[in-house]
Amino acid sequence: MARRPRLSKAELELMDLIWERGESSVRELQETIPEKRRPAYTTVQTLVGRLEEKGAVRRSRRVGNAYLYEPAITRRSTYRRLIDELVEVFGGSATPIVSHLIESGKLTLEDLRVLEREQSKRKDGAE
Amino acid sequence: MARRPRLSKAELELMDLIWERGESSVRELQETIPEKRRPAYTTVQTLVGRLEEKGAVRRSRRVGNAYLYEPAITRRSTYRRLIDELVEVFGGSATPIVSHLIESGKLTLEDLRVLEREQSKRKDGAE
DNA sequence: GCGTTTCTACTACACTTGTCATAGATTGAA
DNA sequence: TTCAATCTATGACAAGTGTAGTAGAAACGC
Repeated sequence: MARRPRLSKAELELMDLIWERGESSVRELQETIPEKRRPAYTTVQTLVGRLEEKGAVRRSRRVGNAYLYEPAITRRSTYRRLIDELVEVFGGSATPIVSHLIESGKLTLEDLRVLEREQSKRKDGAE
Repeated sequence: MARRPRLSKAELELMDLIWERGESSVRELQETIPEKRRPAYTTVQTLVGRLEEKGAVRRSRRVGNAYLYEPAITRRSTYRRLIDELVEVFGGSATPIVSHLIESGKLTLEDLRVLEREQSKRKDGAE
C-alpha cells in the first residue's frame, strides 16, 4: 500500500524484470531469470506475493489459471528512494558519493562532463 | 573476519561513532547517541558484539572492568562497498545514480563543476 | 469426462536485524 | 571485606528475507 515501499534485494531484482517486461505471470518471470541463478518457481511466487502485499505490483488479469502482474510503482520513484537512503547514510551529503564513484573508476571525468552539460542545458530550458 | 563485511543500518551508525571517537567503551558509545533515539545499553552491547564477530571492530584494551573497542576496518572501504552495491543494483552503471542525485536536488550543478575540476586536477597531477 | 499439467494458497524454516532482559563476574569505595 | 555499581555473557523474540515444499483448485487435451 505504501507509495514507496522498502524492497529487499531479491524483490528489487524481480521488479526490474516486471518493469522490463510489463504484465507478466510468475512462470514468465521465473523463466526470464538466467538459469544459473534461477530460483524455484514457488520462490518467485512468494516474492511476487510479497511485492503485491507491499503494493509494488498488482494483478492485472487472468490468463488460463494464472494471474498476470503489473507494476504498481515506478522504477523512478523506487530508485529515487534507494538513493535517498544512501545519501542519508552519508549524512545527507551527496558529493562524497560521487567522489567514491570517481575513485572506484565507476564514473569517469568524461561522464561528469556529459552530466554537467546535460544539466546546464536542462537548466537553460527551464529558465 | 571478512575484509569488507556487510553491515546493517544500525551497525553502520555505530561504526560512524567509533570512527569518529576512536577507541571507545560500550557505555561511551551509548551515551554519545542523542537521547531522543538512544537505545538501551545492552542493545549497543549486542551491536558492538556483532561488529566484533564481523571483524569490523576489535577489543583494544581493558579499562576498569570494561573493554575498549577500536575500528578494524576503514570508513573508506566500508563506504566504498556500500556504493559498489548500489551501483550493482543499477546494472553496474554509475551515471543513473548521479542523474537521480541531480534530479532530487541533492547534487547541484555547482557541485558537479567542483567535482569535475578536482578530478581534472588530480588527473593532471597523476600524469 | 477424466487424467495430467499447471497454478495458487499456505506452510515452513533458517538467518539476519533491532531490541532488550537476566545472571553472574569484576571493580571500586566505605 | 563486603556491598553497590557496572560490565560482560548469554538468551530471547518479533519482523523481515531468501528459499522451497505440499495440497488442492483450475484448465487443457483427448
